Amino acid sequence: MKPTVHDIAKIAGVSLATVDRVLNGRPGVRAVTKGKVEEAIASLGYVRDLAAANLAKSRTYSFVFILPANDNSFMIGLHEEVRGAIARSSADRSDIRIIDVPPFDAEALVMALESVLLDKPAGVAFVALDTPEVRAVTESLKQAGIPMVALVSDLPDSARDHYAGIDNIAAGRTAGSLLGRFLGGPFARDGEATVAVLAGSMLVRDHRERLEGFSAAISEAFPNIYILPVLEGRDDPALAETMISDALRRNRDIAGIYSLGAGNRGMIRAIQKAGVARRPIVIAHELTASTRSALSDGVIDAVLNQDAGHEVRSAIRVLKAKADGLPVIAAQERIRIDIFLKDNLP
Amino acid sequence: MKPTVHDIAKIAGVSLATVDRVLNGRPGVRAVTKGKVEEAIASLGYVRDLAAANLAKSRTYSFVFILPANDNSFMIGLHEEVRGAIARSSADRSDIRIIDVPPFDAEALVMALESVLLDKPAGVAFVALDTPEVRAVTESLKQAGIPMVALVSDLPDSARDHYAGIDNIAAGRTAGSLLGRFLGGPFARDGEATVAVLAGSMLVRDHRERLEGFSAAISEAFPNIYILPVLEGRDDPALAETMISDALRRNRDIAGIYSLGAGNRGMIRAIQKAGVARRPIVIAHELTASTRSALSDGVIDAVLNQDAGHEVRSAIRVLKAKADGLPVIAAQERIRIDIFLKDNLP
DNA sequence: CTGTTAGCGCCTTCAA
DNA sequence: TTGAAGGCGCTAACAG
Repeated sequence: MKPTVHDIAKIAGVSLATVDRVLNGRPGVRAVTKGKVEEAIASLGYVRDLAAANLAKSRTYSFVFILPANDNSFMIGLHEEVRGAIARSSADRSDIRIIDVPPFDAEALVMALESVLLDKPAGVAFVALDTPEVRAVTESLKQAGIPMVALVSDLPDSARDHYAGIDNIAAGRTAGSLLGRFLGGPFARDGEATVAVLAGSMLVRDHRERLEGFSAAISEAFPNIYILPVLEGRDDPALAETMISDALRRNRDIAGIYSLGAGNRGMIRAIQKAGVARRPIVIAHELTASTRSALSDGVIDAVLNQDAGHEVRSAIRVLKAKADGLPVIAAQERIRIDIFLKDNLP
Repeated sequence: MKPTVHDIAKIAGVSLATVDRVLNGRPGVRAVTKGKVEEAIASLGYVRDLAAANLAKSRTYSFVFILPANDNSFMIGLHEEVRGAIARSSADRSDIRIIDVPPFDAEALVMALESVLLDKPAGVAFVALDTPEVRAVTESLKQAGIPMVALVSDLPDSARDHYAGIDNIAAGRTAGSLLGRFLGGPFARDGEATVAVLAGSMLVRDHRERLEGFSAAISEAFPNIYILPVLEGRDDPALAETMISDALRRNRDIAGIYSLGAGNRGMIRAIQKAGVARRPIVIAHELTASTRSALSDGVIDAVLNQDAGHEVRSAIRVLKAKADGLPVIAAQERIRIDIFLKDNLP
């Protein structure tokens, strides 16, 4: 039988209340009694039953997710995943609330975080924007003892407790390697090629990092591949379409495209309409309805994906663990860079 | 406040015991009273608190994992993951036991499963071998109401409740696509090449399926790639080394190798020693110490991996859900085919 | 058939 | 500074 508080009380020769006080570090216990209790705990190898404790406290973990009200498929999917978690939340004694903020609006994010500060929930997850103001509120939340996880976009070297998202530099490098190899590899004629990069905005950290990784991998392993100046399509399908169309028209020997942001719908249309003799090799991010069908149709060659469902579930697990002061299983919380070819679509 | 059994009892005008009886489908309740209770439950939107129920029952889920006592890195890792789960098991009211069986020994597996039948644990996970005898025991376990999950290797169209492992046909296809493209792709000179396949044994379902997927993908998309007869290295490093060395010596224009089983250590050595002019493109399975370093060193070009930790945690979650008659989150339990290049090593 | 009562392991008043 | 008693939501005897 696993030891319980009763066993501790018996061995230490004190009452349950006293045991509870030392277990929870509450005041009002003489040092000697505390010592006796701690000794009993250690000798028994006692571990508290969290479920029972939560029942007694009728505790529910309240978490808030601050999400940008973006309308691209990925963010919509992220919202859905959080809503899914909300639907399941009663089962795991948690109560999750979503705060929507305008996308790319640091001020709004700061305000949302400040409102959270008053709420004092058991934890917050938010899609970070990297500005000094955001970092500042983060400090206040830390002071208030509210666990924080950065979701999808990180805020490194800040007070956040955890990052639930992919390594974007690695993602960019992976895209570079794949593109380089798909363009010819060691058995190709010469390895010379021109590639275009479509980003959302260079103001966003993920996009910057992906580009950085991509460029590095290309220049290290494929010195004969030339990368055109980055196109910033603001994750807007219409704009992306125009930009890619123009690029393909102006530069008829574009052999590859790396789309590292959202708005792939437009890029796909542009390629389909371009009617170039030799279709470029295309690598894009995020598996959505449009990238999925483009992959099946052979318009896109590979999709790098982050699993929004995993990110959300991971964020919740981590917040709960932090709230309870428990360790997390690191491997379980590492968000993978999924690579999809048309052969391994889920 | 979430409704409780007390609320139901009050509204239905019965006692707690009666509520409990209908909640748990126990006999001894008149149809009319049962109706009243069910009505109250529905009207309140009651959902039972599993944690409280388990506390009251002082229930612990007992699970057993039947694992082959194989000595390749993957199986050793799988063992470790289960042991890790055991270490954490007190926290989630579960009690996990490992039964080791000799590898590839259907009879031993059947005996282990039969012993489980007597134990009547809350669930079993086992690395399946596809024989009629194994299928038969599976039926008995089903009769006994013991949830089963097939781990790593599936037993399709059987009584097992779930499969925690990758889609091996898709894995083979993915390997084929990658190898084909890495060998040249559309920009290559001609696309003609000879590739070797190293398997463990064609008697094992996963290996057969991987080969099937691989061959299909190659013949569909790369008709000029010729696949040499499969080498069966029995997942044995020494044997694998000999076979690959011989193959490379006999056939000096092997341009690619797909190693779909274990024993990669030997294959890697063979390639390193071969000293061929142009190193072949190599795709292997399972990220282990040796494949990892071979990937870093450029001896292997891509590794397809199944996350043993994920498989074990998933198996436990699914078994618990089945034991409680609860649904699982399908997306969370889908085991991905991880693709690692040297750029996205974890 | 139905109800009463006493827990599961822990926490929280309220007294002493 | 300590302890006794009651309760969290549910289940399991044991009586009626």
